[in-house]
Order: sequence, then structure tokens, then C-alpha cells
Amino acid sequence: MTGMTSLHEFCATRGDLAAPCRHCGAREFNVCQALDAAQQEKLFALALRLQVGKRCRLFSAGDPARYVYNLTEGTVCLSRSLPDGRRQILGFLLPGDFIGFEADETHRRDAEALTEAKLCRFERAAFDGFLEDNPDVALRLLRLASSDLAEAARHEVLLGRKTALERIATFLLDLRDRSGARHLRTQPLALPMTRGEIADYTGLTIETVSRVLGRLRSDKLIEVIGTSAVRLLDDGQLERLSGSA
Amino acid sequence: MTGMTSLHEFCATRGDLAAPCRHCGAREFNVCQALDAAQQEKLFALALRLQVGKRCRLFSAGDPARYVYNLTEGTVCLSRSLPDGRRQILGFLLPGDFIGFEADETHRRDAEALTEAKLCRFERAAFDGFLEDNPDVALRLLRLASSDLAEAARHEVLLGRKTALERIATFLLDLRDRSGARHLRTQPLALPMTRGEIADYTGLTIETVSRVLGRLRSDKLIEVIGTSAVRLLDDGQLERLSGSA
DNA sequence: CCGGACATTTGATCTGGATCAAAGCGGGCC
DNA sequence: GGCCCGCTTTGATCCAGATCAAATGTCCGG
Repeated sequence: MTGMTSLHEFCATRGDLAAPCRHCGAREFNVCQALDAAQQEKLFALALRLQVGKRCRLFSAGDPARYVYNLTEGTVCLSRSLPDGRRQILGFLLPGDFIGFEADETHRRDAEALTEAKLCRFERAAFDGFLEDNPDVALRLLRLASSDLAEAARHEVLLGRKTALERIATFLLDLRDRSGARHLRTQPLALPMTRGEIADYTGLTIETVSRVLGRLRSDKLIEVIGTSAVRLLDDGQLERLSGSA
Repeated sequence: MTGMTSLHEFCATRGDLAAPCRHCGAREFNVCQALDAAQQEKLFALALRLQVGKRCRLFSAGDPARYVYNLTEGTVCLSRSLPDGRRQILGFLLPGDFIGFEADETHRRDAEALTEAKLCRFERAAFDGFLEDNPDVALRLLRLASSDLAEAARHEVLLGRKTALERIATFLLDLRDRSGARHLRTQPLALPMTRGEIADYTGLTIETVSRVLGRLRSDKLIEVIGTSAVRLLDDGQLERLSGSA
């Protein structure tokens, strides 16, 4: 409990009072992408716009899955932990990512904001209803879930078979690509997560993450800017070091 | 290429010549579950029943995703490999599992039969059409994809944060549970995969897998029956050793 | 601009699992 | 039923990354 903000600190605005979707940064991604005007209006009527602070826990594994979310600003991480506290971070979510959809009524992961974040929140029941009325959206979501699955597969390869150096190179390149796809700045590339969070994503320790970043820096493959940004200086070499191709 | 059978060795029967769905062992699972009679008939009309031999590669990462499959008998493994040959097995599929659905037009994984296997194969385009006409099936598939994602998350925890002993205990308990859910025999529990495949699933080496199984055996937590079966002798202790609870 | 708490880096040592190297063995095939 | 060939087990050694232990930054609040 390190000063974690909680649900009652949400600063919430009703859908009809918030900025309309056409100004939303996440509009062109994922669920919201390619909704027609009528669909968008209906979906937006179900939405509650939220802003949450750094370290805010959106939900925890085991919680009833009452809501689904669409991230519009900020970074959120999904993780799962073992009873003794060891944690595996499953991924870092960026604006446009869809969060919290579960097969049954229970969350299987923890979701925590790494930065201040803004989200659209939907009641699960209402969202399910929307999906039933809009099968094309359900199909889009199915495609999204499939690409999440492909991404999980790449992460499993990273965790099961890559060396520390390969893991960090892969992490940096992936983050750069994902950030770029969302039109976020990639040079320098923001690292909204701590070294500890990078460690929990890559299956390493803080010290190893730090040492590998140090080595990449002294090899002039990256420039480390403060503690929360890097510049990738040699994509080709990083690619080679990533082990993926 | 160790005697791998390939596509032309498929022994294929047309849908209308094969045993009807009502005798299919996979009928009560996944996609086929709870289809009404009319839907089942339509879907079956699209199906080609296949039988493939041990080591048969169904598809490889990078292949165009022309078909989706429903496994009805046997075991199939999904994997991804690095260019230098290191392999990560993502999961072992049992009868009832649905295989090969992709977000775009390309497979992202390799799929290989570990035993002789029977499958229903559907043209991707025809299957997509069926989904459009049957939104309830699309929703079911979406739910399936979500639980696959939850399973991938558990596997990421195993690969990123568990010890060798915890990995093997987890693997054995999971396989037992999954086999049980499909009404397969669990005592003794069949291990249709080699030690090398267990190693590639758990992110370990063959030697470590063998040593850990040896230790579990000498601790009287399992009985090793030949090379392809085990008996779990102390679920509570295995559970504790699995690190998960 | 300063202080102080926490994040990060760096260094020394340890160790779980990998790697290298031989035996066992099992089960498919004739 | 016997004979291989490849799988599996077992043993000895090694090493990448973990752990333990200090420094050093850095950023935030006052």
C-alpha cells in the first residue's frame, strides 16, 4: 500500500458532459475504430469518463468483472502475482487499448495505472448488450483478442527462451513500435514504467535490467535520458540483439 | 525434418460422409457446444474431417491462415520458434480445442500433432461467413479467446517467475485438470509429449525436467509409469509446490 | 535552491539451472 | 522375442543472472 490511490479518488464525469468521441485520442483504435455515427452515439451513452491517478488500481484478479474500459490517455499495466508476491507483468497498455474483458464474471489479472490516466468505463452488462446488438463490433473485438493472443505468444517466447540482453532489446523495440502506432513520441522514447516494472515484465531483476541498459548505453546502442526515457540509436543492431530475426 | 508427415498424407473424408456431429467427442466443447440443430448442420456442411499422423505439421508461423480447425481426437501443440531454433511451446491442445483462428491473414504460431489426431477443418472464409450469420457463435468464440488469454497469462507467470519445481508441478496439475475436463483418464495421466516438449513448454531443459520428475518420484508425490504416463499421488502437496496457492 | 526519500547504478558473491558427457532403457519393428 | 535407435536418466562442471550490499542519482516538495 504505497500511497496507492483507490476507486473513490476517481474524478468521474458523465458521458454527456465529457468531450465527445470525435476529439478522443483513442477514437481511431480498437473498439471505437470504424463505429458508425449511430453506434458511436449509443456506445458513448453507456460510457463514464474517468481520470485516475498514478498507482491507481483499476481492478484486481478475483474481483467481479463489473466493467470494461477503454484507455484514452496514460499507461496502464496488467499483471498477475503469486501468493508470495512474485509478480509477472503481462503487458503495458497504451491509449486505445481495451481493458478488462473477461470470459466469465471474474477478473483474472490486476490492472494498475502507471501514470495519470483517462479511460472510458462501461458497465459490463450494458457493453454485452451493445455487442449483441452490434455483431460487427463483436467480430472486431474477436480479432483484437486474437492479436492479443499473438502478442502473448511473443511474450511467452521472451520469457521462456530469451537471454537478458535479448529480452531488453525486444522490450525496447516493441515499446517503440507500439508507441509509434499510437502516434506517441518515439525519439526520445518515454519509459513510463520503473526499472522494477521492466524487470517484472521481462522476468528479470531490477539489477539485471539496469546492467543491461548500462551495457547498451556503453555500446552506444541507446542513450539513456534521465530515468524515464531513452533514445534508440541503432535499430538494426538492436533488432539483431533481440534474437527475433 | 525427422520423418514429419505433411499435408498430403492427410486422410480426409467429406463432411457428409463422416460420422455426424452427434457422435463427435468434441461436440460438447467450445465452438460446437450449444449450437442449435440448424446451426450445427450448416457448420458441419462446411467441415472437412481430417486425420493426421504423429508429427504432422498443421501449419507454420507465417503461413497464410486459410483454415481453422476443431480438434476432436489426439493432442496438438502450438509453438513459436526463434530463428536459431530455440522453441517455446505455448500450449498443448486437447479434443474440443479450437485451432488456428487469427486476427489477420497469417498464422503466428506453429501447430503440430503430437499423436495421431482427428480434426474438423473449415475454410477460413466460409467460417467467417458463418460467424457473420451467427453472432451468438462469434460471442462464444470471443469468450473462448478471453479464456485463452487468461491461460496465456498463467503461462507467462510460470515462465517468468516460477522455479523449475514449481513449473513442473504446475504443468502436471494443469494437464490433469484439462484432461479431466475433457473426460480423459487422469489416473494414470497420459503424457502424450516427450520430455523435450515438456521442457519447451516449461522453459527448461530436458535434463532439468527429468531431474525434477525424478525428485517428485523419489518424494513419492508422483509415480512415473513408463515414459508417457504418471500418477499424481499427493495433490495437496503438488498444489503447494506449484507456487500458485 | 535544498533536503531527503526513493529509484537506480554499480560491485562482489552465490546458485539454480544450463551445458557437457555418459550410461540406461524402452518400445517399435522385423 | 530380440535388437537397435532414440529417448531418458544420471553425473560433473559451468555460468548467466540472482542475491546481497553499498554508493550514487534524481526528482519532488517545501
